Amino acid sequence: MLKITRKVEYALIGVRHLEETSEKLVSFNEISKLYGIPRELLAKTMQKLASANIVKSVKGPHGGYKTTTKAASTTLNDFFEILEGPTAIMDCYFDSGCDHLTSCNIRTPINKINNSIRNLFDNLTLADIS
Amino acid sequence: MLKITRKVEYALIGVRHLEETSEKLVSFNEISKLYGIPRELLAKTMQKLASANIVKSVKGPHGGYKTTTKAASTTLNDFFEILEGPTAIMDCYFDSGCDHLTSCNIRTPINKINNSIRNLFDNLTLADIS
DNA sequence: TTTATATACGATAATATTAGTCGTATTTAT
DNA sequence: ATAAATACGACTAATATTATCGTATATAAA
Repeated sequence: MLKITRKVEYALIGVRHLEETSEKLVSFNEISKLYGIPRELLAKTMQKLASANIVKSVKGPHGGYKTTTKAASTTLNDFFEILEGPTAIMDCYFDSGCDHLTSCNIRTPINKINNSIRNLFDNLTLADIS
Repeated sequence: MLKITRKVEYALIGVRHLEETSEKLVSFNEISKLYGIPRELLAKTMQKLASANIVKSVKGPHGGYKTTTKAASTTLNDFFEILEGPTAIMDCYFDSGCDHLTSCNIRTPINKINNSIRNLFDNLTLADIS
């Protein structure tokens, strides 16, 4: 439990690599070879980061990705949510379908844990963890 | 990602119920009916909590569980680890088998995130979230 | 204007993890 | 003795994650 997913792992690897090669465009193919991670999966994470404007993508030969100025100041909370959707330690906040809500005695604890984690990730940027 | 498991959820429900009925012994059968959760699974979580001395178990008729004095001051980190084993956002710290370690460029970020979460859960007790 | 290289994206298959069930043993109050 | 409770390991089912595949689109360069 409380594990990050491969998507997030690969996205971190990608962004950090791009930060190190700042100006140049690097293809996901190159990054996937370099770190031994699956091409397609890395591609998808980069695409999500691109549509959130954390990296910029350029198509065609000599194309690839590079980080935007937004990247470093992105919070972990945003980063995670771009890749995985809303962060919460339990699903009952979003889809639910929980029919025990009336007798639920752990709402307060779950809320407090959730808020603590959200607060933590709202106050950490990609730059902070580099 | 970053979800707590049912084991933890059921354990929280159980402990909180026991805190509310402090002196009395309550069977897992009763708790499972009350909150509509699976008997056997709740039983297992209570057994783990019992062996960690967070609840006390009494066998035989009119037996059941009640919380110990240790319960309220238990940290979330300990609580989680009792139920699920070591907490870490990635497995590479424990079993690993990761053969990319030499080229790994996310050790620092992963460490920092890990430490932040650990620090958070080390400083929150069951009492704090009640 | 064709070709090669790169991103974009949805669908599906494989794998791993989590959740739940079952059977049996043990303890103990009545 | 018996019934009510915990203890615990093995097994199955359900779900979520991870990976792959196929196809479309854009673009630089020959």
